[in-house]
Amino acid sequence: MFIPTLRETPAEAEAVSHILMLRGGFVRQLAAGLYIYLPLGWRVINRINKIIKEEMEAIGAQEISMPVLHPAEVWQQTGRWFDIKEEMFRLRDRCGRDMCLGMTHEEIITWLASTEIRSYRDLPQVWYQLQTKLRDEARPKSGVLRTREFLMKDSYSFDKDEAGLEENYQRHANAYHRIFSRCGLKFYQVESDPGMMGGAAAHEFMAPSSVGEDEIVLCGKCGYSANREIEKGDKCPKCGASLKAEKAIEIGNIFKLGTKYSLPLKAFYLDEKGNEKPVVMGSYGIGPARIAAAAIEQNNDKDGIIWHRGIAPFDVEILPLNMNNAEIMRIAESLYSRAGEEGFEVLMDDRNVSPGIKFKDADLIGIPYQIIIGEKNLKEGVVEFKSRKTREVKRLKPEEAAEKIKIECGG
RNA sequence: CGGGGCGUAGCGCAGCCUGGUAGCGCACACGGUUCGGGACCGUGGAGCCGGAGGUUCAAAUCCUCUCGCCCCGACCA
Repeated sequence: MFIPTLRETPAEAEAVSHILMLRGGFVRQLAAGLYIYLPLGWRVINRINKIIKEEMEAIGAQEISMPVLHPAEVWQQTGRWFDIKEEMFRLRDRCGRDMCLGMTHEEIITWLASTEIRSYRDLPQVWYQLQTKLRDEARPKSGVLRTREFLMKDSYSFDKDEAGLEENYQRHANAYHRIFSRCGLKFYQVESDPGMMGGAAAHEFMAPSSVGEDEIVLCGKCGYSANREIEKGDKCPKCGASLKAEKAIEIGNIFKLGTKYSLPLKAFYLDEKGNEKPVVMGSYGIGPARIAAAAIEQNNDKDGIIWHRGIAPFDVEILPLNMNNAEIMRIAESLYSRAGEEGFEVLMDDRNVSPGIKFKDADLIGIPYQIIIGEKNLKEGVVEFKSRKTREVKRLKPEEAAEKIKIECGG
């Protein structure tokens, strides 16, 4: 597998997650705010996406895919074509028609709803996609944390009334809790300003990290939390205790849009009495790359990344220390194929390099468990099963190590 | 978009102040010895010094412009 690790820190990186993603061979930068995902990095993103999809499907969301290239008319109808300035990439097609690259998809999905939803019987609906967004950021920064092109899971709910929206909003909030927990993140759900998205209410999901661009305030007494932007005081508005501030990365958000988009785009339905009413909408976003970066920010040590097993690029890494020793290779290959047959994703460091390099790289890329096979232990018939996180080492017979993979990585 | 910093071999850097035609470490290729925490010896390849213009007998080095990247701020639907 192509995993180009770097011994030294590239000069352009400052954030820990950025440094470790570059050094570990997860990503490479093409230009400011534009990143190439290498095999290891893409595996992490796909594992995150898989979790997101499972939890979205679990609340009844249906996956679709919308274009990245949009006609201007739809954006003109909601007014955002004019409200949004340089941040929108604009272009013309060969006929001179104004187009833009999608920064988000409210306009497009509402256009779809307007053409397809006729009756209260068609509601509710929840549609989602994992799609590229393009935003001409004034200042891309901190590796994949703030980029000009990025993947987003965006879902949209369509209901006949506020009560329906409230239900879908809460379902999304609950799904988001499960997603971020499964990704091993420490996070808070905070109240936020709906901003240009419009609508009545919004919450953000914030992963505490020193490189975060947002500041959240937390009440240690009653659990109240909010984005610093809207909470100006230093006393909790709910219980009066003092608030503490923390930097955080925004990893997800949920908005109650109401009829902000359905009205201008004429997404109407007929209710039970035959009255025409606007569909009531919500929109909900998650940035998989930000989850990956936040996970690294929250879980690393001096040697590298410590992936949570839910989003690690592999379940276990096998390190045969001497490629020229037939017995070592026989055991390594046997463990590799056995774990693979049992459905685990296994990385084997089959490079003919010194043990020190294998140890260093394994710690750097941070796969949760390492199986180390060396001559020293093999004389006693054992291999090492090592936890990247705790550094605990168990000396086990090869068969026991195979069982141990099932226990630690299974489920 | 304002302020600051940096562009020299794949990566990290020195050389620039005081002009004389480019160097170190790692990486890479080949040969050999190694094999439990980034091994060792030998040999070798690789850079028109981000780009353009100017000054000068001579520019990586001085001057002007320009492009790119990073950091702080503003912005962030």
